[in-house]
Amino acid sequence: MYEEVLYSLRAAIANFVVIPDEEWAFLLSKLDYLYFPKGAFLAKPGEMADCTHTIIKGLVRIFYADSEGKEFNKQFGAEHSTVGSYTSLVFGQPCRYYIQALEDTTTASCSKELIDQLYERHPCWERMGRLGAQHYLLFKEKREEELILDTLEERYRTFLRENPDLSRRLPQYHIASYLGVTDVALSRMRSRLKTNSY
Amino acid sequence: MYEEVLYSLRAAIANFVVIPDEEWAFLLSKLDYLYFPKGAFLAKPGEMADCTHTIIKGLVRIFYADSEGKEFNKQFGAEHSTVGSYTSLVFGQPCRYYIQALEDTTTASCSKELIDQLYERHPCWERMGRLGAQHYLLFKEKREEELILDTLEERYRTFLRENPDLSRRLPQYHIASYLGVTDVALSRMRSRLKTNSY
DNA sequence: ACTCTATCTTAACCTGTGTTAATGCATGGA
DNA sequence: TCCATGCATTAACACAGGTTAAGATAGAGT
Repeated sequence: MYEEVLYSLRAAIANFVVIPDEEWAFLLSKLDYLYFPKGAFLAKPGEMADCTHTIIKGLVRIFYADSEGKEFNKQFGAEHSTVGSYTSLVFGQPCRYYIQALEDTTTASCSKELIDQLYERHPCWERMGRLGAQHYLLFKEKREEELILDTLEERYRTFLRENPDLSRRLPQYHIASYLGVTDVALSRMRSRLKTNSY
Repeated sequence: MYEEVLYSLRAAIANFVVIPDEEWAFLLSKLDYLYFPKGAFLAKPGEMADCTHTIIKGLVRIFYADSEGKEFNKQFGAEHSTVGSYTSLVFGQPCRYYIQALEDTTTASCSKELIDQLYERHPCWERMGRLGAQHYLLFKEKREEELILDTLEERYRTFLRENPDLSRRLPQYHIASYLGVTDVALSRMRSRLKTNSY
């Protein structure tokens, strides 16, 4: 199963960067395969979270918690996604959010030491790092734009359209939190949708 | 004046990446120096915005506009800042926001062609691109966290503390828009501050 | 079949913000 | 000096969303 997911990842990456076979083999030989049961945390605020987790199987959420313990989902990650803390990875500072498994989750994880080693080994990794960061930036810009410009209804429709799989696997209150509202508000909006469409 | 700002930029960059003298000289020889009078646009939605602008002197804002024309500031850029559209630069897609000069502004601008040329010339540019994108990501994560977790009052205090210079150069309604509220709401909060502190 | 738990819905009330508009107050130009 | 302009403040009203709490529903486990 590991090979399957990692193989298709490499194919996706190949559209942007050429990774020589021996570099890929080196990476594969150094990855750690980790298992997190449902509910377990991959990272918590204050901890050092200096590795990336590429999800082989499972589902995680990344969320902030305010001083009263209220939680705000900022991102989900399912199969083929890579999650981690840039704060820890780039600056060596503690993570600022929680990463939690919502299903039993298996990851291929890559330590900061390994990442730095890759950067020195071959320029293809540097390029992959740049493109990865730039793509993530585009994702963040899109999300920021949606949160600012779109109504709750539009954001909800967009989420359903662009994440049909997540829509099925996530409870509604996690989606609500991701859209920036409470479960109650999302439920209200949904019932408005129904009555208006008749 | 150009040399001054660019020289101190190079010094700042040197903390992260070593740029050989001849590479730096090449870059300098290729930069375009542009002038935008107050109110002019460096980019608009729908246009291709495939160059970065490093601000030598002046002040710009980046903002979204919704379907009714309401505007939402998402970022400011003053001297030493670099602004641009990742959508255009990385994906060759049209820009999704406005970039507007709030003061008469001079920039050192770098075309997408030049950037791609740099990436092929020397690995130091690839690394600079990676670190630039990663640092910008950290900035975005911090802003996202503040918008989600902090009250308007906290966000306002943080902005004043971390941007004393901008606080003086910007009218209040531009700051309000950056903080995610209208000028009226910011003014209300400020008057609450005064009465509560006595 | 029954209970426990998680999820979703609905209602009532409250609060902060958007909206609109009027006012005050500088500053700069004619 | 006077007027126009830009900016900040304040008030009145409407409304979306937060909060709390009470049901409804469906599954899972016993």
